[in-house]
Amino acid sequence: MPQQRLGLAEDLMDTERELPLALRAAYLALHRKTDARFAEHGVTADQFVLLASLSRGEALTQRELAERISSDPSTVRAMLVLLEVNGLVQRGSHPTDARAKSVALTAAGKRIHKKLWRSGQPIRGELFASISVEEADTLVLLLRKIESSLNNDVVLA
Amino acid sequence: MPQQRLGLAEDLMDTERELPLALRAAYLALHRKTDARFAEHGVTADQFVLLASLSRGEALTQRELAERISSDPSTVRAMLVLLEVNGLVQRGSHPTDARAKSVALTAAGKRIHKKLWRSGQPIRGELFASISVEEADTLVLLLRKIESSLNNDVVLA
DNA sequence: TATTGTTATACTCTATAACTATA
DNA sequence: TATAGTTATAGAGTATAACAATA
Repeated sequence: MPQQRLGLAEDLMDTERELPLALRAAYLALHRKTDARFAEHGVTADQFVLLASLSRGEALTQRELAERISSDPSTVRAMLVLLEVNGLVQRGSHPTDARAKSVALTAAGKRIHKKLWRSGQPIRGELFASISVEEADTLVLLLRKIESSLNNDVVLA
Repeated sequence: MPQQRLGLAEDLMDTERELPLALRAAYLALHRKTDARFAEHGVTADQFVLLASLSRGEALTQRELAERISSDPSTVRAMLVLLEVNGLVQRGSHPTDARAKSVALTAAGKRIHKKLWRSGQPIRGELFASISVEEADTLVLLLRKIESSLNNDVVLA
């Protein structure tokens, strides 16, 4: 349960209305700009997040991927099938669990991930243009806090 | 162009990677939780944002709505058609501009907006549970900053 | 000429439920 | 029993381009 925050009721009411909208507006601005930018490469912003999750080189299962990109297994499968058709991803059998699939980037997938990372640089430039390094760190911290409490990764009493 | 931020290159690299992902994770957590919560009322989270934009009572054009919810006219039209079929929204002719349409909530639309606002209270409770009032205000401020610079509402030189 | 909105169209993401096979 | 993944299915949001009507 949140604190009562007595004495700032009006401010709270405003923030209570505005935080969800501000979060949405900021995310959508980033998402659409990224989608538009990556369109010429035939990759969506969401697909890029998947590629980025695999870019460290370790193979992951579809379930692990679903968790990392905040999605669910059937959505991830649909996305992976598209990426596989485009030759960016490979789904092999898992070494120790015959139920699972082991997903990894192909050589083409690695190449395009690097290309997309570079292609997205101007967008990240804009993203960070109006805030300081300290503010950026603060922002990441606060975003993680609200994500955790929304996902009931409860830390509090 | 962003500042160089010399001397903190590694920290910057981390934040540069993590801010987009943290923004995405926080937004999606909120979005999905809201969608799930509103499903029993037959309204999506995005539709709720539309309803909320109209909840002050003033009629808006579809173009104005598109801007407010960070979308585009054809998407807004599709959403409004759905809401109109469900009797939550009315699209009339505009008083002074015959090209435009004047969109407003119906009585049922106003009722369901109120109900949904109440229904979303526990989610907002979670959203604010782990951050202070000051942090919430900071968060809104920073989110608006990055949204502005992404949308080229440029304030800087 | 520019703007508001419509239409047609196509695609991605999303999500549930029933299912198979493995653990 | 529980888990990993598949399949079928359905719907929502997204976006572009061509178009009509009006400003």
